[in-house]
Amino acid sequence: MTPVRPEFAPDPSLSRAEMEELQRDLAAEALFEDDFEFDPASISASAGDSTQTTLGGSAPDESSDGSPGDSGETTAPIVAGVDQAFAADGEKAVSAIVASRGGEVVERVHAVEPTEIPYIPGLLSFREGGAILSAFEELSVEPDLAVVDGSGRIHFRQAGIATHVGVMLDLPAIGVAKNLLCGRPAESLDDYLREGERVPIEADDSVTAPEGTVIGHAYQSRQYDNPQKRHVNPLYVSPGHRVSADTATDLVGRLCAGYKLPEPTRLADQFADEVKAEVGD
DNA sequence: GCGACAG
DNA sequence: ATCTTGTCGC
Repeated sequence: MTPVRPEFAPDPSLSRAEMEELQRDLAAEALFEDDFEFDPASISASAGDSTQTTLGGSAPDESSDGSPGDSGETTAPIVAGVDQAFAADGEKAVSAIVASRGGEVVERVHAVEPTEIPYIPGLLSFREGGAILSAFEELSVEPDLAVVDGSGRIHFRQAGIATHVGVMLDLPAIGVAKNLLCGRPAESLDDYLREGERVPIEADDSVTAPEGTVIGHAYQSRQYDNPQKRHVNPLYVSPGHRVSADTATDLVGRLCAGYKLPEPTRLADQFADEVKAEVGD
């Protein structure tokens, strides 16, 4: 697919001030509310899975006629997992996208581009965004949702890489990061979170959003039985575009299948490594 | 100057 | 992100 908002292209030759201005303008176009057609309940990590982690011990609700697999499997949404990798001492940026529907891979595409600028916290889009957009150009199917590695709204100017990609393509997007860029957890994350738990990440004075605005969540996608001895760090999920913070985390929860990272991300991770190996590690 | 920082 | 063997635990 091609960007519908090319004016926001992450040009790495811009000055730092221009990059930040572009991010503020782009964030103004981002929608941090649900605005998509598919039913969130039709999102699953694998075919025929009802393997949802504890969300509060809700009662089983089968609002269907009982016919096998009627939870919208005929038109299950296509989710695009996006991940980056670098090769040749960081000289080349590899972007890999794996599109899947109900856990079934339907297409894999990639792009390799020379690295223009170094990694700068807050300006990741200008280092990896170009390669991601190039990879999306190669994608023939129309994804319903993109799961991008990195932050979305959890960003100084609410314009993380997931937001950048989502707005440019006008595609619902979610950012999934392994580390927190900014913002303040509503409660200490030092206390072990149990699988399925989420803690709001609020805007502090480093974020261009009203103080206290929930810009994402720390989400415990996986946890060991005895956290006292061994524990897993949570994921940091945030809206990229056309998704609310709550729904973004709900969707990521539905896309996880026993591992810390959601399946779309794992698939893209794996593919990125394959491409990197072929290109020249 | 101090602190803090996705991939 | 990347460099890397063994190793602890379920």
